[in-house]
Amino acid sequence: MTSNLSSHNGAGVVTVPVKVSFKAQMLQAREDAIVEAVNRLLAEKGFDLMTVDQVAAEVGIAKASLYKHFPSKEDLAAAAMVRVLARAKTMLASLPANVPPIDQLKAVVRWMMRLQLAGEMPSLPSQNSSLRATLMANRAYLDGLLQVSDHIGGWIEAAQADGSLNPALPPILVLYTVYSRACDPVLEFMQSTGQHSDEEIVEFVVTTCFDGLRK
Amino acid sequence: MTSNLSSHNGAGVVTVPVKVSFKAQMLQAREDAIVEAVNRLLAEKGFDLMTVDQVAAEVGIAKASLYKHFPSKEDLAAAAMVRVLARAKTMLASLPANVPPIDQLKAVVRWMMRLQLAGEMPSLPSQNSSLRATLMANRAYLDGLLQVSDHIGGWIEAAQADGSLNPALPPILVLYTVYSRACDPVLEFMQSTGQHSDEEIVEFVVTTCFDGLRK
DNA sequence: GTCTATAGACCGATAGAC
DNA sequence: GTCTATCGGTCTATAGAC
Repeated sequence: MTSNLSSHNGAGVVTVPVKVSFKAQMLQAREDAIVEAVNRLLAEKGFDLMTVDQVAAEVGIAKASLYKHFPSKEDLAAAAMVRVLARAKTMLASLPANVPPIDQLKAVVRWMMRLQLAGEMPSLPSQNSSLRATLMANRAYLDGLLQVSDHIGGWIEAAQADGSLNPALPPILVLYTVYSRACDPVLEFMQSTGQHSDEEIVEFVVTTCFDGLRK
Repeated sequence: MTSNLSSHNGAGVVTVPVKVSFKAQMLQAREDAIVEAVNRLLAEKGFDLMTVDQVAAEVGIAKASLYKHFPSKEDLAAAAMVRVLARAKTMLASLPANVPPIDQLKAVVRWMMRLQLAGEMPSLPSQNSSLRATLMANRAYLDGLLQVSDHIGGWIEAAQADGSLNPALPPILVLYTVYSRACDPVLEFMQSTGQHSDEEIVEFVVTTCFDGLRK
């Protein structure tokens, strides 16, 4: 899968740094596999119903090896959240800049909902205190969340300034309303009826979110 | 609280059925206390974090006594859901009939959100399969849910017919969107900022729900 | 031969069930 | 009040790389 820089290398003196790099690559690759598995399981079952044994089984490694990478179940979840925040940042940066802020916001909401419908959006309980403590102590998580929120917050203020978003609503309410589309149970319910495609559901909810239920 | 038919009854022959009735009343009263405690704990911690020991402690009875009333933790949760559905039915019936359907719907949404803000709305995970199985096997729950949904569904169709609700939206989507206000994390987030009163938050979310984020 | 990582048994705590 | 199952977390013996 990855090129082995140390294979067939006759010079002993240079094998030492190369070996370390190869090992580090392996570790990194496995860590990625772990976080991806955690992400998937968190989306499928949620934090409470996900067990670390399942994570180990999904990755195909021993549970003890998991604890070489992450000190606790909470840190596993935090890593998954950091991962989605990183994906969000990439997505935000890739959006074309020359469109109205309201359309940027819609694009963000669509992206979140597609992630949820694809079963790639981790779901964490807002009540678990040990999990909250771990998240709040995680610099990468807080940084990522702040950056994403700032980015979206800028569009919210711009959209309120140009009149395309209701200026009477507190920006923080708009931000939370956007975020909550990532865990909207309506998506799952509509999907379970089997009456509409994922893209239809996304457009329905974008409509209810931005234009409301009213005509 | 309830009239005790057996008190000061000198005739021994008739005390037997009366005594049974008294016992039944006591059982019923305790069952009500249990379900109310479960309701409160479900709202506070959610199903997974609520333990049966906490319920027993809250009611002030032994855990074994709980299992005389309800065969499992899932059935406790089901009883709490039946209770809120009954309260919902009462609320629906008490609404004045001579107002536009759109305002009936708004009243329903306001009632749900006030219940959540008051910490009286049980929160169940949509992933727990054993819980789902118990709910789907519970006739009282299914009946209650169907009746409430029918009642609200009638208003949705009426509101779409009179043009106050977007007729392009599937009624089931509107129903789910209304229901999801009962577990909207935006309420809790806005409450935690401490910037707005509960009633302000309710009106904000009613606005975003029916009129959307747009101006 | 040494060192590391792994697999899988194991432990303590907790919760549901009766 | 006890029994059992499960889960988060740890420990140890071993396999394999160098």
